[in-house]
Amino acid sequence: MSPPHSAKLNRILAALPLASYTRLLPLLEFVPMPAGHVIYEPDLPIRHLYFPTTSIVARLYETASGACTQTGIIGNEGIAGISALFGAENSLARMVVQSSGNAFRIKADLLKREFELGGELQHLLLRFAHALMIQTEQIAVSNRYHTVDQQLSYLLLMSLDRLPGNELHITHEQVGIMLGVRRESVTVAAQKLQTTGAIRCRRGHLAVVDRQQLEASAGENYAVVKKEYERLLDVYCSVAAGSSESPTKQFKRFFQSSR
Amino acid sequence: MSPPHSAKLNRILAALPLASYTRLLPLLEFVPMPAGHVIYEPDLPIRHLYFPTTSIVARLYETASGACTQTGIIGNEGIAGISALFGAENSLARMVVQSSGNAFRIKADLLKREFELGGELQHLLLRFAHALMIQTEQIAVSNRYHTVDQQLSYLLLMSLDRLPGNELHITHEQVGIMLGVRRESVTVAAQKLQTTGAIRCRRGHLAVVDRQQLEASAGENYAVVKKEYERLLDVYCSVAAGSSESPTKQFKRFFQSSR
DNA sequence: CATCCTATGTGTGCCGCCGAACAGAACGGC
DNA sequence: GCCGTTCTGTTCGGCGGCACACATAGGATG
Repeated sequence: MSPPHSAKLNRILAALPLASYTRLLPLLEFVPMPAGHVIYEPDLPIRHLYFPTTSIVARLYETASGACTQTGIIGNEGIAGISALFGAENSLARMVVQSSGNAFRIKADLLKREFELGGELQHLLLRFAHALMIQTEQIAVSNRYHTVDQQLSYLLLMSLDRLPGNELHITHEQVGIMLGVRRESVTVAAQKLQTTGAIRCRRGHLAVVDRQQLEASAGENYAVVKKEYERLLDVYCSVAAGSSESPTKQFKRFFQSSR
Repeated sequence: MSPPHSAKLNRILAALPLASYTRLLPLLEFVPMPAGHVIYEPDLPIRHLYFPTTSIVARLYETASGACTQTGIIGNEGIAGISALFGAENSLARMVVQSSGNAFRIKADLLKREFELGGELQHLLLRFAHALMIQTEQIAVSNRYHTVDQQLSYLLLMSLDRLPGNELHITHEQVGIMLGVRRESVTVAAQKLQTTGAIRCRRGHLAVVDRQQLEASAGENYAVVKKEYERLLDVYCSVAAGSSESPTKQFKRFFQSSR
């Protein structure tokens, strides 16, 4: 396995061909990501892009009246701030560290230059952008049709796929902000999931007990996105396999075993 | 002005430098787009990409239970099927012609080859992808927080920005499908907008009378997306200006005068 | 150990949308 | 001009989530 501070803990970086990886490595800066830290603010320029390794970042879209919804969640399978590569001047969303950990960041213009060379890096990033788009669409559907229970299940599953262990360090209030519902609604939903035995909560903690039940309760909601992300990891693996030895395969097993 | 069958009616094509435009032109196929025609079906491969000229295409995301929401709307400012360029195997959404007209289509692999050359075409397409992403996020927020009135206003405005005239040829039922609400809810919302004098409806037609009122009723919902699309058009113009003579400026004026 | 603060559990009334059922109204073909 | 089809307007009960109010319970801190 890679050492805990290795850039290869991020799957995109791990999947890069040796040439671009070595070109990128000196440009990467290791940064701790404390929970709650805001990495992008609406209407401010994107200076760095972040490759999370052990942290999770949530993309929140906020209205003028302060109402808020999560539109995506990014862990070590992706990159935060990709819109900078697409020619966006400023961030339109707020991005917050949802679960503390580490990341590698890189100056936006440097990565953009590398991105415009084309090649595998571009491939990987575009493929990831597509998965992110699917995630957002799924959330749009979810916001219309699904109950709070279902959305809570989805959030837990997506988060725990990107973390070791089966416990999430988060309060009902914070979950409410992400889902765009009241704290009380989260409490009620959590209760329901608890009585069926899917999860267990303590003050500030949510632990998954029965993952199968949780997946059932999330419904196709989660299944669609999961499938898309598995395809994404397959792409990462095949790219890596075509270049150098592939440490990515191990990651993939890790990711899948954490189901 | 361009002749009615010119590929330059699509703003992306119009913004291309002469070199790539002439390279692309022989690959383009002029196709009529009758309302209701389905251009992509979930889980089927994307064979062609479509540059709408006078038509409008809606991106619909459908759940297993048949529930459905629009996640984006594409007119002559964009392209349909862009996920094929991002490495997606199949379409995940259904895309339907919302308003009849014409388009130019191109085989997916051909455009992909051109896309991977980098250059202005890539720039333009990525910039558009970003705008589309914003649109989807906005809809996600809308689906959580906004009333049917607001969403109807938004839909009308977005559609009419992409059409000449001030009238939309669509039934309440169809609007309901796009918004993911019942037909009756659309009727009620339309009534409200009608009593304030913002719109007027006839059987199968919705006409905007007072655009200002409609924008007020749509709220920031529309304003955010509109702003992003105006930025997008600015990019198109500046690209075109840097290459050859720019007929795009005229389009932009047309787009803005139709507000 | 007492205290405070934050997080969680519960109840009530309200509002918007849904589901279903039905009445009228406009168009389009014959 | 007639008739059937399609589109639109209206009703009523029900439910999920909201706003607000309050009660309790962990867990830190002194």
